[in-house]
Amino acid sequence: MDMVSIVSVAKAAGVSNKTVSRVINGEPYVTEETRERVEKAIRDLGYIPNMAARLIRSSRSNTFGIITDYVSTTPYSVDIVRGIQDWANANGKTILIANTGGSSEREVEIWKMFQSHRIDGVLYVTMYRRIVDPVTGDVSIPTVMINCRPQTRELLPSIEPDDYQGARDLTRYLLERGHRRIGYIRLNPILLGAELRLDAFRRTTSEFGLTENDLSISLGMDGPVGAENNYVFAAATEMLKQDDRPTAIMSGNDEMAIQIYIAAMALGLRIPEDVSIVGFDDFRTVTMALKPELTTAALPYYDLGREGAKWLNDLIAGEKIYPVSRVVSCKLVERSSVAFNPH
Amino acid sequence: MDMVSIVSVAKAAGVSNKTVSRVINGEPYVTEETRERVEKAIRDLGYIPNMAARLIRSSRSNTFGIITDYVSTTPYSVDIVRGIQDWANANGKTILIANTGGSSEREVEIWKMFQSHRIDGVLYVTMYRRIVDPVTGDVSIPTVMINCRPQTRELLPSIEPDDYQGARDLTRYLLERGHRRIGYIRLNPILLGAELRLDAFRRTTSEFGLTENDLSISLGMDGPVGAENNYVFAAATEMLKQDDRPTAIMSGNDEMAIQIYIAAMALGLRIPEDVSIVGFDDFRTVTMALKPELTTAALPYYDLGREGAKWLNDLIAGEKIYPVSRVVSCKLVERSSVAFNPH
DNA sequence: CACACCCATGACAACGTCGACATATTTTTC
DNA sequence: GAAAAATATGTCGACGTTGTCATGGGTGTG
Repeated sequence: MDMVSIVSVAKAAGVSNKTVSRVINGEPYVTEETRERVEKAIRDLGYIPNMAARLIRSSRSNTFGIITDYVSTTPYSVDIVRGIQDWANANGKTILIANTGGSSEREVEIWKMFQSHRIDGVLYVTMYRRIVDPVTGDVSIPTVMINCRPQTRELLPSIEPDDYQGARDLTRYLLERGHRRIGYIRLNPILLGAELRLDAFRRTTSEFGLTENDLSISLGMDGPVGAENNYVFAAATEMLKQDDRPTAIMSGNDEMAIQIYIAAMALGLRIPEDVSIVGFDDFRTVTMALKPELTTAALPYYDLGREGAKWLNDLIAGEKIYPVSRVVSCKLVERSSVAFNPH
Repeated sequence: MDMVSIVSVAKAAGVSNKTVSRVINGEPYVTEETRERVEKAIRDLGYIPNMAARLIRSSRSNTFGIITDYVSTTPYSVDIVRGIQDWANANGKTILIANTGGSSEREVEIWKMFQSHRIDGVLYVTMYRRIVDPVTGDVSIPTVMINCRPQTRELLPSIEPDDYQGARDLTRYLLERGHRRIGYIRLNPILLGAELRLDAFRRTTSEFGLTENDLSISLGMDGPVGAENNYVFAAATEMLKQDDRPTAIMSGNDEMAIQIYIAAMALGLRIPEDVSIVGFDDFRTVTMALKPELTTAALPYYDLGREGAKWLNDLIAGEKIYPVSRVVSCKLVERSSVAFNPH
């Protein structure tokens, strides 16, 4: 049951344990011949290095901690974690994940737990884009914030999706296809992305010469996240019942687009011939399940994760991080829910 | 930068390091007075025990490893992870997660990594219910399989959802509400759940005296998971265009139900007045977004995770595990997508 | 051939913690 | 009031690894 250690390998290979250590870590000054003998012994005995012992000696755990509110227990931004893990795999880092579930006592505990494992750095990740101040329990460990940003600016490096650019591209996409009456069903205003997306929508339509009269904007949801009030179906229905109904509707996100589809169809409207619809997020369970498939702007979750991890690594290596807040662009994913509007 | 150790605490409190160790671990034989003095020193210095050192000494890592194909990087069965984490939190265990992404070389690496961290046990979790043989790289660590089962039966304890019972309950639910012509859109036959659900549907309808003529069964998807061919919309459309169309449709899962909704509405049918629809899984992003909200059978992911963790713990503690394969039932979640059928 | 130098290896201590054992102090028992 | 038992604290070494320094042999230099 007990594990073979470096000592047993050394004995088996007839060398000192330090030499075994050298082989394991690929250090120079080992003859090819001894190296082979040691490697054989390692294979024969099935030796696996003990990370704990290594850490205790060298005080470098090669471990990153991910602390999130709900990410890894919720279907939404999981791709952030995938991005981090892929980077970590490729670079020999171990990942420790913990979820606060929104509790700040829990958050303090987690920082303690992370410290007790002597992690090298923390990736602070939120489920949806927002402003938070990590409850570090007053520790200073290199930290990168992903999908969120600290209240007190300039404090911690952060990396976020570019909601504004995504919504702008989407709006342009509709405008370029001739739509001049456009509806917008707003995300829960609690969400940081909500304002940015709406803002981009307003400005871009106005740049194209549309006025408030050409726009039809309603609130889709509000209330606390996870227990929100849902007005989407009603809002979409009302919007589409107007005589001068919009020829295209932009949805705050993909999920809400489901209800817009249903509302449209219940009124006998065809998508995209009678109404074009675009979403936001590229939540694929939805975008691919809807028929016609939904054109949307993809939140760059995977990249956020990968870049965040890379960035954290630089930070740990002691590199100065200048641009304290970075933004990653959203890519427009063209599918088939938008038609040209012949006027 | 360097961490305070038990020695500095001992010095500060004017006791031996062993006494500090006793206080930390809540061992008896420490005066209330010394305990307080030590605790104060711990607080003042911000001392946090070093897990690595503890592990190296006591060779009990108190860590469970989760090895999954895609779970933590995919929106589907994340609740399994949540269940595990909640149990782990409550019981002072640390969790290490790694995803194979389907690669078996990677799987071998992960087992090695787990061993190098001297984890106490492994939870082997799959995204959808299936039969797999873990590629352990021929190690024997206590393992519990969640949402899957080994090919070579009786080898490892496993815990799975009861797809059969879930589908049976759902079918009964429809029958009890007077539906006598029922459609079924089949899951990808690759999935283990597909056969069980269909089987339950067939047997239960037959127990109620329906014949194959009353049933209308089509394939919704096939092909490799993640890149499947999708026939759902077409199948549903065709099914609902028949003169003696079914009054209720059972969907292989919730996601597919989106397309059934859209197909029904495109034909001008109202849900649930003209067609009732039920799903499977309770994938809430879908079930709650559809209007009317979808009645479905909830896959007990959270419980699977929690029970699996608890079970693994017993296993590690040396308890004999008798029932090698366990099953957890699916709960019917009644919402509003089913109406009574007046005949 | 004496010197410096590079290469290959080993001896040993140290990392932070806890278990085994030893010692000192107090309380109980008869 | 002495022996026995229970409580309180300390000393020391070990866990598995790697960093530091030492050693020994080989090679080249003048």
